[in-house]
Amino acid sequence: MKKPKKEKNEDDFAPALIAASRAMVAAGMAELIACGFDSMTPALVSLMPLLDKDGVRPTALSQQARVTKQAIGQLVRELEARVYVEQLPDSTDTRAKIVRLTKRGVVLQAACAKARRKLQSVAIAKLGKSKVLRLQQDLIELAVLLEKTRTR
Amino acid sequence: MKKPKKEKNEDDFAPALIAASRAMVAAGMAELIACGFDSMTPALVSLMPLLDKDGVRPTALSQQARVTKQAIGQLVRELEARVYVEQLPDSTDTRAKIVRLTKRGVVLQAACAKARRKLQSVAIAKLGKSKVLRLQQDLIELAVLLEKTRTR
DNA sequence: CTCCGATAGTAAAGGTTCTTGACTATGTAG
DNA sequence: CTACATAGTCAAGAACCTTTACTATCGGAG
Repeated sequence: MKKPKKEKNEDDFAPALIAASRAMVAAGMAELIACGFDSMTPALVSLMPLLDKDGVRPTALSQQARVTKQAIGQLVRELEARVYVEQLPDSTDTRAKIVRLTKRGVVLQAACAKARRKLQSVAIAKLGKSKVLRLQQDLIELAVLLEKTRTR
Repeated sequence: MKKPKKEKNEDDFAPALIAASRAMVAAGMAELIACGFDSMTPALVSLMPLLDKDGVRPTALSQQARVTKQAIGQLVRELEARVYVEQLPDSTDTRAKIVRLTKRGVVLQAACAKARRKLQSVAIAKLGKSKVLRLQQDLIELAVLLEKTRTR
């Protein structure tokens, strides 16, 4: 008998993290829908903070979002179909494109930022501001660390 | 000009949480593959801590995992195809099934637990034990809170 | 200038995870 | 016995992302 008494927690860190992440995504989407933005998906929303009225390269997006260029290509097409972004040729490089927020897109981006802030304020109300900010910083460090550790 | 200076962070809590969660999943899968368990997927792995040598009801799994019964049904079928679980009729209820770990499944479960513990130890090495445990608790509270808040 | 490797992007196909909607069969309370 | 809830299933499809393979352009070495 390795564990005669059940030791409550033990190694439930990863499950907790994943559950919190999912809950966060669901809450964020609900928030956004409540603001009138239906037809959005989590992946599309996740791109909004990376976009810009001045335009960004798809490749830059793919690096920041840590997904393939193809994945970004698909998401950008979806955003374009919903008229939240437009794609233009990059005048400095014939191969490249520039993805730029439309006016509609700027409005959406603001709504996304507002939703994120609201969720953060919910967390702060529960856990306290300093704790949440520390938590945020710890999560970032943890993500960086885990990517390095990746048992290569 | 609402924000003349860029205030570094602001509302990056949700993105940080999601990124950390993804990194955790990726690291966990890499760990498991390194232990010789290929052919697993994140969703299947996430079910392992909920399973049991004595057997559990699919419905119970679906409640704990917070997904539909159909989703559990699919995942259990996959685990069964890989011979990590077997399904038996529940003698106390003709409608119900019992999902039970096979010997192979018990071994896998142990490997999953080990991988989770390893990742947790990585986090502890970076952030400190008390901090990680507090983080874990905070994440659980946060998830509960967010599910209640869901802007109904 | 030409050639070549690196970079930007695209196309197609498929894997994984999960949901909705519709349905069957059994249990249970009144 | 009827009525409703519960256990589980099937089918279809949405969402997200990857791999493989490809085209076109860029930019430097010679």
